[in-house]
Amino acid sequence: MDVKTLCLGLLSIQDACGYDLKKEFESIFKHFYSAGYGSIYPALADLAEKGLVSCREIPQDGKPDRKTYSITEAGRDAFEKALQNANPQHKMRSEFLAMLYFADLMEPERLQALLDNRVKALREAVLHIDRIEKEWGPDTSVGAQFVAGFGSAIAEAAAEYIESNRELLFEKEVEPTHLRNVPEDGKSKTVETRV
Amino acid sequence: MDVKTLCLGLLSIQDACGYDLKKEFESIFKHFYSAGYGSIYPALADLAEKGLVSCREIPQDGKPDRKTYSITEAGRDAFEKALQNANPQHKMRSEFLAMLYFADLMEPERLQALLDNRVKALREAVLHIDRIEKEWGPDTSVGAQFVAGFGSAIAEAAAEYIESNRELLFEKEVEPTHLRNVPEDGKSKTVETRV
DNA sequence: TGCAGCATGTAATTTGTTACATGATTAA
DNA sequence: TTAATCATGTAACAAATTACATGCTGCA
Repeated sequence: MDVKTLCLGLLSIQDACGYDLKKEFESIFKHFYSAGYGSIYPALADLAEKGLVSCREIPQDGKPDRKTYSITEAGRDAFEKALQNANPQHKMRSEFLAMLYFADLMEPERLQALLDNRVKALREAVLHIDRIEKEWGPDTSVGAQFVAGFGSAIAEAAAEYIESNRELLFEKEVEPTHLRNVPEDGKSKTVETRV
Repeated sequence: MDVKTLCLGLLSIQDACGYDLKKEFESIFKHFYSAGYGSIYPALADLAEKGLVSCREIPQDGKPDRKTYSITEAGRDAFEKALQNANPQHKMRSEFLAMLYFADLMEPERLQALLDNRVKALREAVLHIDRIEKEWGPDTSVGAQFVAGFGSAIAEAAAEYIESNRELLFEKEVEPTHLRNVPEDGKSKTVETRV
């Protein structure tokens, strides 16, 4: 499912121009898929060329003509076919985790900043999704609701994991957690990596 | 942080050939970053050309010469610089969630299969990470432990979210859960997927 | 005065994926 | 005998990112 197919899907809900689609991509989609003008506009041109969408140009003053795209019957068929894929990908490419893998090569302050920034970004993601959900009317599709909840739950879980386990990254190497005795001073830091 | 930089990072821990690095990428890395031979070999050639790694060719019988790469001082400097980035990306590109957004256009059986497959994949990811962790010695870096825990926690959270909320996807649209009263006749049949 | 929003796009570049191409050894 | 493991790579292709290019309106 590439940007082109996703544009087709969004057009199956509502007519839109490239600019509108970009805004859609900035809404809930941005939490699991991204697309910029550089891929949206060529995608629309391509869809139109293939007859999967039609285009009406509406003249405007001071702005370029607004090109409103509508999905065609052929387009709906093509999109339905795209939805048949039973094993769609779910890929993560995290430079953040890649860097953390090398945490022992980083200065503690930098590491702290890295973790702080990520937690902040994750909390903002949760808030962003909350705001989006509040704007949604009662007619919002169950699919949209489900993915919003998913994004929120995962971002929350990620933030919590980081906050609960970040101290592990600042420990002196060598001994694994399960062999270490709790120090008598009562400072419990049983940093459990996982359940 | 591209494949090239990541190869450099792995070489900062241990000398390796392209084949070895691929195996590293199949280990814990695969849960947040992917790379195939098609990107690893060109990356190594490029790093060598730039003097960030050196290469010893060890003749073998029946196999191509094994090229063992070692990081150079310049390479270590370059990698440390790469680790200074305070806001590394953390991107998800999920065709799975993209499809689910359009759940109301899918046949229930297909939707079920989709969800089943994803949950299965997530549970397998958790098991895979467990196995990796068990193979790790006590000298394993805290960074590695942290990212393994992260991957596991997120996969677990995702699987749980799906299992707890999948029924939402099979409800008849229109009214949001918290406002809906149980209809007297028990029959709600407004299927009307927009066409 | 300057910036955000509206609205279009192209072109170069980067990056990664997939398929191709080779070939010996070893365990099931 | 078939598949997996070891071990190297290239070339064509796909896809998306980034920078570029334009220009009006309305608000602070």
